[in-house]
Amino acid sequence: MPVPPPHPAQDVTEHVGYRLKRTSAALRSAMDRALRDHGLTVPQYSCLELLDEQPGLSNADLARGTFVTRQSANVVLRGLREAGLITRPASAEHGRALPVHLTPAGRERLHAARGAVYAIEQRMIGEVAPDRLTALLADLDTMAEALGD
Amino acid sequence: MPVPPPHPAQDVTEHVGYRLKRTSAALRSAMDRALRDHGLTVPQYSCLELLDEQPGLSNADLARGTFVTRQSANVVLRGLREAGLITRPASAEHGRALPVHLTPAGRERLHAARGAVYAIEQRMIGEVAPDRLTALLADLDTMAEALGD
DNA sequence: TCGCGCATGTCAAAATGCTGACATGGAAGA
DNA sequence: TCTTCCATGTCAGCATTTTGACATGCGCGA
Repeated sequence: MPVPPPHPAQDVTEHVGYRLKRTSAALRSAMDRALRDHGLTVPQYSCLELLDEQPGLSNADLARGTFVTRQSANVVLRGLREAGLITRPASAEHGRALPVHLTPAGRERLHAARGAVYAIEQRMIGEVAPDRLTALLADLDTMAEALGD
Repeated sequence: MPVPPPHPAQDVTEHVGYRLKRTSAALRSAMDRALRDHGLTVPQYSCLELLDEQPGLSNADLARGTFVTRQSANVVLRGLREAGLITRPASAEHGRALPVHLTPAGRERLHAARGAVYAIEQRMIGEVAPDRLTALLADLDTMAEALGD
């Protein structure tokens, strides 16, 4: 006996997973185009945004925050370092984690790019009924947690 | 004057883009683990699902349907071909597109893997209020279209 | 005190995906 | 008819990401 689909669906495009991937891909594509003008990639921008909010995050922290592996985050940080947008001590005082901080240039670059990214998000949610937005955020969160993160 | 954020948000994790990425990453990770037992990757499974529903799709069709480039889809098809899960003619009768079809082994593999994937989707949307599900699908669609696909 | 577990940073290799480019086949319009 | 434009399939090169592995530093419990 085959497993029934989770909800009545005519075809694959009716599934939540498909829509999720579609929307996610569209957002990623739009952000890629917009950030190219600022000399940033999406992972780079994500790291800058997290660091602006929580200075001193470690490489592993940023990896978790951007949903990639530590190794990938390490490559991103190397790029940001070479671009002079972040600083990272050569050795740690206490533990093993190396706290990352934005440089003035990094903060400036982030603030410049933020406008473009916010405009995209605005365009994305502009057509969604405002009273549904809170529910949408909550549902996305619920689904992520149900999958065990 | 800086561009205001699209909606009141304390931090980055309150943004729709962040939640979207988080949920998408969680789903991708769960599907990866589940499909590994069936010897399939997520892109491979996606192609099989599309082909089961619409036999004869071309490589370019599948690329659009799985939100990757034609080149990436081509690599996926090569893997499926070598695994004996699909067939593809060496030359086209009419146009230039080469119609792809599932082999019996491909259909069998898909049906076996489908149960695991549906279980994940069920787990994902299990905690979401049923009356919100339709709205959620619609909102995701609205956002994707607003970004111009 | 001494292991043991655990998190972190990093190296190497492989897989995956994308950009750029080119040739082919068809269709639409001059 | 012929020419131009577009979609497709494919090759090569590069960037990104992941898997696997290993060494280091800290804290907790025996």
